[in-house]
Amino acid sequence: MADYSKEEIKKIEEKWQQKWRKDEVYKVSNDTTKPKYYALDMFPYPSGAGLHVGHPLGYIATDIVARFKRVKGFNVLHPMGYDAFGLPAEQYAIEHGVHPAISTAKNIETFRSQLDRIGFCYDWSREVRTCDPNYYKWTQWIFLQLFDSWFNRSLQKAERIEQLVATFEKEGNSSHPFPNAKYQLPSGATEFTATDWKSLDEKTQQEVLMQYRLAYLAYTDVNWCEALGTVLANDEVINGVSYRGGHPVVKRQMRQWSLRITEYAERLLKGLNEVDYSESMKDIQRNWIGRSEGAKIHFNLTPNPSPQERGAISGKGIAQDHVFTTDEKSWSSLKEYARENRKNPTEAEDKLWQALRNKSTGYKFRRQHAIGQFIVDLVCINKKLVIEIDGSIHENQKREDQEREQLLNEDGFRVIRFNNEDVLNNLNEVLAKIKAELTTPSPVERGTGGEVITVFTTRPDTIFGVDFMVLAPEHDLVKKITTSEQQHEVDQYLSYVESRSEIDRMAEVKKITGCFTGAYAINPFNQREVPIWISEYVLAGYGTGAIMGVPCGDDRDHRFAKHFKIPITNIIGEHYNGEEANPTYEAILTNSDFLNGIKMKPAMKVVIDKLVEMGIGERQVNYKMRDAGWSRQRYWGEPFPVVFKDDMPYAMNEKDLPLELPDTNQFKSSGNGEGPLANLQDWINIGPNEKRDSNTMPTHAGAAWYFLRYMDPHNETEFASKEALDYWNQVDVYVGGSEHAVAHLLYARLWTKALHDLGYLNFDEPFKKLINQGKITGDSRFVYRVRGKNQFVSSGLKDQYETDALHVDVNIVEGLELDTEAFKKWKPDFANAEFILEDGKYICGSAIEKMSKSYFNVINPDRIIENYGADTLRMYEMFLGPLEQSKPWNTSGIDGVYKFLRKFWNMMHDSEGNVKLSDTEPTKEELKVLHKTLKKIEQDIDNFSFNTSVSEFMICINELNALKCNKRAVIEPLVVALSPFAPHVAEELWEKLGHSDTVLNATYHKVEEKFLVESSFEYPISINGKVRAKMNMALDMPKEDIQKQVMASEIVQKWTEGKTPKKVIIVPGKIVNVVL
RNA sequence: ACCCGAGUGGUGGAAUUGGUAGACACGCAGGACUUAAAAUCCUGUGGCUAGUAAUAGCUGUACGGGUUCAACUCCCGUCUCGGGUACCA
Repeated sequence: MADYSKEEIKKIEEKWQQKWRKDEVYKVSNDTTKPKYYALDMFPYPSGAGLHVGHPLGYIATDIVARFKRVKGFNVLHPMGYDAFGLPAEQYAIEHGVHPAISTAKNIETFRSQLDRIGFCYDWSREVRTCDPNYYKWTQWIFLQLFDSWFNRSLQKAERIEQLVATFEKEGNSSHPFPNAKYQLPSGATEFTATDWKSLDEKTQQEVLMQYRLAYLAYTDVNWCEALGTVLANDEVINGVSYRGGHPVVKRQMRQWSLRITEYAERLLKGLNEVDYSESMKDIQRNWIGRSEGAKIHFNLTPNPSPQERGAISGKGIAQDHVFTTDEKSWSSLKEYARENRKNPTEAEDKLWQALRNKSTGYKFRRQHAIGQFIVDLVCINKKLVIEIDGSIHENQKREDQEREQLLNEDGFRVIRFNNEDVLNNLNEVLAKIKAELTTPSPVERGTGGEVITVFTTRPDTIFGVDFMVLAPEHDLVKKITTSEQQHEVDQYLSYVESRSEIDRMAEVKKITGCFTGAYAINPFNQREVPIWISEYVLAGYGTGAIMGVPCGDDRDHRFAKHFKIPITNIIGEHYNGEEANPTYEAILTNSDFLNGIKMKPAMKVVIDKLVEMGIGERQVNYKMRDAGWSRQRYWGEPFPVVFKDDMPYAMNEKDLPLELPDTNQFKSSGNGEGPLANLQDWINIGPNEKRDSNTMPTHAGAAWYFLRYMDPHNETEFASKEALDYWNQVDVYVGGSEHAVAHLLYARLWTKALHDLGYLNFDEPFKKLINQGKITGDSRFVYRVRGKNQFVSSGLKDQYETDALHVDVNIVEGLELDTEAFKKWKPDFANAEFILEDGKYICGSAIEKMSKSYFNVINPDRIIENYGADTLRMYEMFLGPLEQSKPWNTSGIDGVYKFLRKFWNMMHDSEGNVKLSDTEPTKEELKVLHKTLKKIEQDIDNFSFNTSVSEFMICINELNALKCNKRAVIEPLVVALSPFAPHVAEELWEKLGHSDTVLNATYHKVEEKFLVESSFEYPISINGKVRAKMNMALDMPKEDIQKQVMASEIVQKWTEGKTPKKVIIVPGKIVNVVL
């Protein structure tokens, strides 16, 4: 009757696809006692080109896992949807006038029909589309949750903004400084008290809160692409041009929405230790987050205008060189006294000390510290603020104090006094006063020549190798410190920097430019004065925007020093050769004062401790990652659910969501950096002083949480119910391309963590396991046209002519041989083509490239299905090699897979095509084959090693064929095992085996080890590590007996030539090695 | 430049914690069936040397060293390819 022929395959596959759909066999319930399993694919962007054979690779793997878990008794969530907002549909609309909603819907239809043909077990009733208002209602809702929260650094989690407001009302922001250290209130302050907070007007309060919100609006440097009329995310810019289209990109300041992902840097980093992603994937994310540990160091500047002009300026009472503490002589005589004092504090002193210690004010205080010739009660060296606590006051004492205060003032210290009663009874007031003093800029910071440069360095150990300082050109201090002599040069340099586009900079990354400011900084450890430069190679956005230049240890600093002829100090002895920097950690330091003779690694701690002690530096962790730009000047995306009043955004009411995208046929940007929505004035202006945002969210928004919506896709009151979220929990396995390794994954992880912090989720990593399937690359073919003629020369002869290589459609090439007739018909231009053949054939050139329409190397899965059926396609894609490996598409092996399926079919059919099964008991040997296979398939699926499981099936069939086995008891479990891989043929065979229910509801046969136990083993006998013989021996044979048998054997005798071997190694069940 | 990953027959690729390198498949060669072809089935297939042959020996997992009774697997160095980052101090 029926053979597994191409006609029959078509019938079978259509039959089951219809039946599956009709019977809704893939519908998954949330209401079950079964254990859950969640298998997820990265949902596709439905492009106009449809699927090529590369797309289904990951989908097939997930489908196998999903089906396998189902026959193993799990309730499996295996959904699919579409990442349907995005730029291509909008570009298409601009070019062809088709509304994105229409072209997107059409593309989805194509995708769906292609997916259906491959036989995936998706529960389509749970489909999501990010462009559907019922979906993006919740994208907007989650955005508002982010807008309504802030990151509490001390708890390392997000909290509601109202909690922050309550804190501000109680104590100001002293315990929660501005996340952006550069932000200042209109007054210039960076801290405020509760009283300050209450005195701020509504708008300023909103601006302050905006500094904390997880979704916030700010003027940020953005990548502006004029040609696309939009801002691009960092990962959408490659080598200074746009990822899509390759248009130039420039930096521009715009008021944009951002997500404060940097606050989560540490958690995003730590979370990687809890998830099962490939190491390379974790590395990519770690690099992107870019954590580096080091120190912040504050350098004092020499007084203006220049050290030369300064001459011999010295303070009174305190030597200028030792402005921070004291001179050595006084220090040694005072320190004992200070130490004694610290042991016996007065009650008031101690109380205030306890309140100020550990930088509770944000600044480091020390007590009983020597300054000049005095010991002061408390001092913040950084802020040059002295606090004195007075007991009962005598006249004498008063006079002394005044003198003392005067001397301290002359050296730049401010002194504030409290009496014991103040401290003991009104500590809060005292603290408020201290804080207020701390936030008032001290005179030295106002440009009198005492500015401070703060640098970030990962190598504090190289502090004695500092030969210069470099500021980013945009650094605030540049204006203040530039001397009049250097002003002109600096101005010129700044305008040069401004004139350079991103692409220029990218192209000339290694070009050395810079300019001296005329100012000098003082190395706090040896009082050396080093010049301060500005240069492009220091980035304003990273660290403090300033570095200390250590040319002997840093390549960039070295090039800079050489270029500008700055003398280089060598602190690493022989490790530095004078020609190039050596960033070693291993050197023993020289020319480094108190660090001499210490290795660099331990020296780091020594330096940081000293910096902290001196109050001129602290340990610091920096991250490369920046906050995520979240505004796009586009139409086809989610509108921001906010209303601007008095230029500040306010969240829309939840019940008014979704804020639907207005219909329009104007998709071009309105200019001025505003999106197309700005054209719709009626929509933008909602009241006399109320406006909407004209931007939309990036594609990442919808993709950042879609895996949650699948759990409860039709919920109209919540993004998903608590029960559904608790039940389905984390995605057990997530499969997709590594191109989403950075952005998508980080945003999805961020949203999950934020929702977790706000109490919506009980997990804070979305994906338990992540697999990145490799790319399937195209195998392109070329023909070689003789220049100026319509003549084509075969690949082997092309060197004899002047030729141009042209891509040719891979579908008209068989192997490497071109079908010349098909070629003539392919394009009208080639109708009269002539060919120069070799050996009567036209041989094409080939290259492995990305699969792309323009290379004519795209293989459509429909074509493979047409020829071999979906089951063969599925198994062949898996058989191609390890899932995670990239590989070129090549159909040459597909016959092997097809033959296997036919053999499987034939196993239970006779030559006439009738079902022929035996109901007799299987033999031991047959059972062994069965259970070995079942075991291996299970293991391989667990390891995502699908290529080896396909091999295992082939081995199994070869072995059963050799045994001429057609027993039901063997075949039935194998059909279930095969069903995840080749579901159509498995269903058909399952039906032929007499079952009326789908094979999806069958149970994977239990592996029984008893059938696999071997009693003997064929030992390889090696002599000096080389296998010379085999011997079958019982597995439970004692080692001595094995040795006896081995030594007695003929071959071993031959090799030992009667001598006693040095050693005989016996590994039971593995090998015997005789060492001569 | 830096950080990962990989390199195994003509090809895609196998090889538990170091324990028979090349499973499985393609391709190729030979054979069976056939008037013939296709399809199917069977046999062989890393390289070299010797032998009519069964077989025996040598060699072999990018290259050069090392550790070990034993290395595709571990360590050091070199080369090539792929991915990521791109002046991140």
